[in-house]
Amino acid sequence: MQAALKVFANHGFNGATINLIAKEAGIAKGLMYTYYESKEQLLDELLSFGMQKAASFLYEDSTGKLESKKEFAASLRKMVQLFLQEADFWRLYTMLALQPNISEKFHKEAMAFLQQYLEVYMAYFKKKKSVNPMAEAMLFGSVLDGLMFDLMVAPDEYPIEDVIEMIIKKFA
Amino acid sequence: MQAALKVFANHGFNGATINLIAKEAGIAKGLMYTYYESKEQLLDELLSFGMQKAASFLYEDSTGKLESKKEFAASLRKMVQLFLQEADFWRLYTMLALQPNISEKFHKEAMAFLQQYLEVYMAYFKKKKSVNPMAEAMLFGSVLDGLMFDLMVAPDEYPIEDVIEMIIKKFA
Amino acid sequence: MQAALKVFANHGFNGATINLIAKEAGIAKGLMYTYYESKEQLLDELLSFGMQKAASFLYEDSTGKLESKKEFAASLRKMVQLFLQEADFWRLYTMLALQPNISEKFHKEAMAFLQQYLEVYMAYFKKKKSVNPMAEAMLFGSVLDGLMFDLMVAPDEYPIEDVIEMIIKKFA
Amino acid sequence: MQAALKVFANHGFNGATINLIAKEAGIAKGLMYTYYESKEQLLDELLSFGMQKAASFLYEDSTGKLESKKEFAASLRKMVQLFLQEADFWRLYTMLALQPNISEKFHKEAMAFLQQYLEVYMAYFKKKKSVNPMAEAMLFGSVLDGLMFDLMVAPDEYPIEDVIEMIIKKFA
DNA sequence: TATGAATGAGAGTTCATTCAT
DNA sequence: AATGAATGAACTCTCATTCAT
Repeated sequence: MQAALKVFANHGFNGATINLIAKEAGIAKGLMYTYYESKEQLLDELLSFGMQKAASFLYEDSTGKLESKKEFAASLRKMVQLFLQEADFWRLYTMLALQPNISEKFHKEAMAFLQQYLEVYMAYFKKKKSVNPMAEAMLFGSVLDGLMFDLMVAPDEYPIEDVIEMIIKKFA
Repeated sequence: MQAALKVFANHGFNGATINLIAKEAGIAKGLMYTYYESKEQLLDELLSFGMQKAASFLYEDSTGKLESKKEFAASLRKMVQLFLQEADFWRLYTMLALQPNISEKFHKEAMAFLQQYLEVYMAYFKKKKSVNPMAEAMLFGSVLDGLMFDLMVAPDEYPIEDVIEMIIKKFA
Repeated sequence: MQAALKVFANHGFNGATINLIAKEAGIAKGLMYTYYESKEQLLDELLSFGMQKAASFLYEDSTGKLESKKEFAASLRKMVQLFLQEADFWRLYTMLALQPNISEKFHKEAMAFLQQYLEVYMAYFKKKKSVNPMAEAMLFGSVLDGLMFDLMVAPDEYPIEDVIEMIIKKFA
Repeated sequence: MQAALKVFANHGFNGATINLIAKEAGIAKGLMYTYYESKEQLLDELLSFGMQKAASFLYEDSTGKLESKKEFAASLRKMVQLFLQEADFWRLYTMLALQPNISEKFHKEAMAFLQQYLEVYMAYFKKKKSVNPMAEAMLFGSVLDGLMFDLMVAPDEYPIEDVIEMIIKKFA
């Protein structure tokens, strides 16, 4: 599954071949079909598993509520950590989100996941007396998406620490 | 080329077939090869053309300098307009940016384009006496990327006007 | 289609490969899919076409009724001629009839075809005051099936003319 | 071997998989290769065994000679009983007989078996002063083949008792 | 300029066969 | 004796590319 994730993330669903994945995993291609019914099902399981992992990582030490500036900052850092740790997964996730013709089932799963976070942040901005908590939450969501995107594309050159500080200054 | 853009954006490079593109364009498969050497070259020309178009659109009524809050806001709106008008192009662009194995040549072209904008914004933030103009410009770049991404994935539900106001409030 | 018939008849549905058929037809395997959607559909069309051909051959100079010994004999000879002329088709037909898991759709088509003939012969035996026209017709049907089978398996050694005379003697 | 027979008869040689046979037999795939060298050899042994069984069944209470109408009738009934009892075997046998490319070795075995019976019947018809004992024996052989075939394809609807009577009336 | 029939490499998938356990 | 994970050749089917028309 590590192998599949890497290959899918680097080549896209159609560009990734079972042969490539099997080679990356160090097994024969026929064996792939002992574990996964098809290429499509492999993708589905990959996504479900990654989503699960992400969710459990985020919930690890948070109660689902943001009460203070400090918690906001911690949450943000956690998010960034998630992107960096599971870079391949998020790269794949992003690519798929942009292709309407792949894995519709997954789309809903992902949207639900994101919606949930949006609400946590909206609550935070409401508490902070934001002029427009909804818009601020959406913007913050976009910031996260953009951050994720940039970290995926050019992780080495991005001054992530400075940018995090800047985000905290502007949003927390 | 319109046809190719649409098909590439909806299916990805590997998922798009010459047949599909030709049908979308209303011509025969074989004729494609009169105009473009190969599928890969078609993609390259598509990207160059789109980049060109984007650049000329942005320069249309700007001098490459942002002197006031008003100009900053105008520039932002122009950017959003660009994303919405050429949604397919940016969707394709985003997908490709995430796949290191496709169109390396294009990567550099795109990076140069973005770098240029980064500098314009950095100059603006410097003038505004930002604590960290570089970080603020990077963050703003991420905001644009995130905005683009969100507009690509769910254009109908995004409260773009409110979010633009919020960005102006926070950055301009 | 000639090629497909030959290869299917000699190797069975599963044993026949698209490659073999294409080679027999003198074309590239990819081209097979320009004319037929799939191997299964190729088989279906083959069967429908063969059935059609057989039906039209038999109706050619008969009114669907057997009125005399002479007509009975003529009908029998015609049947045998059909088996010999379209040996590959009937060999394939026979093999498929024995495999419940292949081409269910075709089974019904074939059964209807045979039922029709059975009735013509039953009418003949009734007119001849057979003790049990139904049984005699069924037996005659089995004779035809057995004849077909033997002609398929060992056409060269079978004394078909003498056997036809014998059948006429016993049944007409 | 019962399992293999069932699966081969229902799917054909190429359509039958070792996995299916093993599952039907309730053992693991690998164990098949402890008992049989290969799929092909399994088929060969199956056929030899079935042939043996058939031969011993037919010889059971006959001396290899037909002396009277009664014995002829008994022999015929015995034959039909054989077809019905070992339906899967004869279905497989028939399918293979029609495919020149499978199990050549078996072809000869089968032909010898049939030839032997042909001679017994030819002797009977000679004794009965048939005009053409050879042709009558061949025809009778075809009747048996046709009977077998029809019993394989549609065993439930065939009025086998009436047809047997009719055969006795016409041939014995 | 324009077509689409034709090609064949390569994709996903299956399965006879092997072998460590 | 018994298992089923593992292999890879061979299968069906797709598609970028070519070319006669």
